Amino acid sequence: MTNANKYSIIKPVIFMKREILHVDVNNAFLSWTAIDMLKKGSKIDIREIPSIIGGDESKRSGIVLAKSPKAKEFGIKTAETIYQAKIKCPNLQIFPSNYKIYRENSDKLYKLLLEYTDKIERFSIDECFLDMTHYLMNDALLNKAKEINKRVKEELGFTVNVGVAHNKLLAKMASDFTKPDRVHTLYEEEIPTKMWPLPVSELFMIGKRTVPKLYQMQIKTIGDLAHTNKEMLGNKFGKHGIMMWEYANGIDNSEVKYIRERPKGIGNSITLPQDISDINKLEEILLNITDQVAYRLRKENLLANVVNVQLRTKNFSDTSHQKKLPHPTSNTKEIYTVAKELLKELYKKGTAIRLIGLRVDNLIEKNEMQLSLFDTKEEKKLDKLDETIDKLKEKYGYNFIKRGSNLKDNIKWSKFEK
DNA sequence: TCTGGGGTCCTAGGACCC
DNA sequence: TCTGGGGTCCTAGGACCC
Repeated sequence: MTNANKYSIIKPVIFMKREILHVDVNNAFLSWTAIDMLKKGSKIDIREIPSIIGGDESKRSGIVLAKSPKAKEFGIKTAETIYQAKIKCPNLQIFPSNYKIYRENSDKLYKLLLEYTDKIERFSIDECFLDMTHYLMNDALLNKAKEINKRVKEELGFTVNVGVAHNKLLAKMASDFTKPDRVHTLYEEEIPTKMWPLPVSELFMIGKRTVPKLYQMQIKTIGDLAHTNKEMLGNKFGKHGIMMWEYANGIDNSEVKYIRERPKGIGNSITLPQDISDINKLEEILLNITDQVAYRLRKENLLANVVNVQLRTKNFSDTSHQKKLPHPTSNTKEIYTVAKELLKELYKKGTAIRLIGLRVDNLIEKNEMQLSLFDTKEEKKLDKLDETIDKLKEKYGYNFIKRGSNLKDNIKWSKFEK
C-alpha cells in the first residue's frame, strides 16, 4: 500500500455542538465536614467562620486542603502551609479531613445527578461533567442547571457551582466564576467578555511553572494567549503550547468519559514523620507500602507490569526508578522483590529521606492473562497466601493482619486506619 | 571505512490536575 | 517558613532492530 492510500482512510471529524454541565462542590471538604458536624450536634457551622481542613503538622503534612469563605478573605490559599495560614489568620480553626464522609457525600451527589443523565464523568471526588446533549435548547439546559443547583442545596445541604457551556473546558471555566452557589454560562460568544480578561494563570492546565514563562512573553491574560500565534506557542511549548492556545480560544473536543476506565497505575507514598537515613528501616516501610498497593491491585482484579519506587530527600529533591516485572503480577512478594532492588539502586548512603513511595503501572485485567503459561508452583503458593490474607482483611479490616516488623513502629497507615 | 534513518520499547523526570 | 497524596500525560534520550 502506498502512503497516499494509507492516509486516505482518515475519517472526517465532525464537531458536534454539545450541551455540557460542570458541577463543582463549593469548598467540598469543608462543607462536607461542616454538615457532618452539624448532624452530630455541633453548635457552629464551620462554613461561617475562618476555618480550614488541614493536614497534620506533627506528621509534616501540614497543608491547607480546603478553606471557608472567611478564611479566603484572610488571603489563605489551598495547598499552602498551615503555618503560613495561621500567620495570616491567628484565629483560624483547623479541622482534620475524613475521606469516608467525603466519599459518602460525593456518592449522594452522583446519585442525584443520575436523575438528569447517565452520561456523567466523575472528574474528581467533588466535580462532575454531565453530557446533556439531548436537551437541545440553551434555555432548557440553563434551567436544568438551575434546578440542579437548587436541589443539591435543598436535598443534600451543601452548595454547588454549575457551569453551562458547549464543551467541557468552557463548562469548567464557567463553574469557576463567582462562588459559591451560582450557575454561570460560558457560550462561545461570551468568551471575549467573560474569559479573556482573566489572568492567564486562571486557565485550566496552566500552572505555576508556565505562568512566569508566559509573563516573560508579555502574555498576561487569557485573551493575550488567545491572540498569540499558535505555531509559535507550539514551537516553544510543544503539545502543551498548542493545547493552551486552543483552551484560550475555547476549543476543546474531548468527550465526557462516563464509563469508568481501568486505572493506568496504582500507588501509595508516605511522608515520614521524621527523615530516615537507614536503608533497613526504609525497606521495612517499603514492604508496608507494597502490601497496600498490591492489595488494591488484587481488589481491582488487575496485574501490574511495571514497578516504580520514588524517594524524596529532606531538601525536596525527587528521584525515581522503575523496572519491568518478569511477568504481570499482583503478588506482594514478587512486587516487593523488584521494589527492594529499585530502592537499593536509588538510595545513596547517608541521605536523609523525607518521602518514600511505590507505584505500579502498565496494568492489565487479570482475565487477559494466560495464567497457566506463567504460574509456577511457587507462584501459585504465593497467590494463595495473598488470597487468604485478603479475605481476612476484608472480614476484619485492613489492619487485622500486621507484619511482625511493623508492630513495633508507630507510623500510622492513615488510609486504612480507623 | 564510514555512513543512514525509522520504529519501538524502556526509563527518568517534569508539569499539571484535584 | 514549610512545603500531602493520588493520579495523568508528555518529553527526551538511549538501546535495539531492520
